[in-house]
Amino acid sequence: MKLATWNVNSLNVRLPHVMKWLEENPTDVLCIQETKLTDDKFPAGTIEAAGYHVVYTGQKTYNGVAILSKLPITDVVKNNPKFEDLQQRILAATIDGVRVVCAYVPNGQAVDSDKYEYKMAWLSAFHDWIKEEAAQHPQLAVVGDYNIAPEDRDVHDPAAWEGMVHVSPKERAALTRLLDIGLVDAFRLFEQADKSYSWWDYRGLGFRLNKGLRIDHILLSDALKQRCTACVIDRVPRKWEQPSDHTPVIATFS
DNA sequence: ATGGCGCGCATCGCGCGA
Repeated sequence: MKLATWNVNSLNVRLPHVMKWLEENPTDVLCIQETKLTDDKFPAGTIEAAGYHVVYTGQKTYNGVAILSKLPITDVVKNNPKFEDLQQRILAATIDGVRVVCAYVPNGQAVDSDKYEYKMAWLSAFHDWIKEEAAQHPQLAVVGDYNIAPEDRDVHDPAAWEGMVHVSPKERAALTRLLDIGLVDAFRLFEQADKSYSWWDYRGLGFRLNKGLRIDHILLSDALKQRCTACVIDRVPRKWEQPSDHTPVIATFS
């Protein structure tokens, strides 16, 4: 079983990229963030025609998440029951006995902004809810765009980023607290190349100069960790024409 | 200190992302 997460930065623009990537990379479950589509405009037909079940929740212009799956999707939950939020950032579903949470964590904009306060409150409520999900579902994968680089080695220029949003101590502490529930960062279960990132700025030749951040993560419960045989970042779609600024992260399970 | 790039929405600049 292969499980992937990808922030597509508008599914309207990136649907061809997603379909091409799925053709070239057989994937059982794909979690998508930043669809930027209301549900009436979601391209469910195209996705279903490719052999996927799909669930989604979106809004105009911002946010929006979806889960694509070759196997049936059950017990779907939209948003965090513990956090009233008009922003569509969370989908949870059960697929083949695995509880999958697809999350688009708020960006936070700047540490002194209201959006950062919202990010921290969102993460606190997310922790409380995931703690319950973990208790109910031993096989749990919490994946998505976390907008947090866990460590300095996940940042192309830690000195320049010090204290900034995505790396601030409070954000990293919130991620650690989530891991303390009993989750692990699948990417770090395996040997990885230095300077591995999942996002690169569109500006200033960010990708070509590998000026990136690793902010998209696959977090696994212990039971799923035992089944995880690989976790990689696929940089290829970031090289395509008109790419998303994020690229997929993929975990393989026995 | 500012803007770089891309997207959506709305027009011919702006908010937002990271």
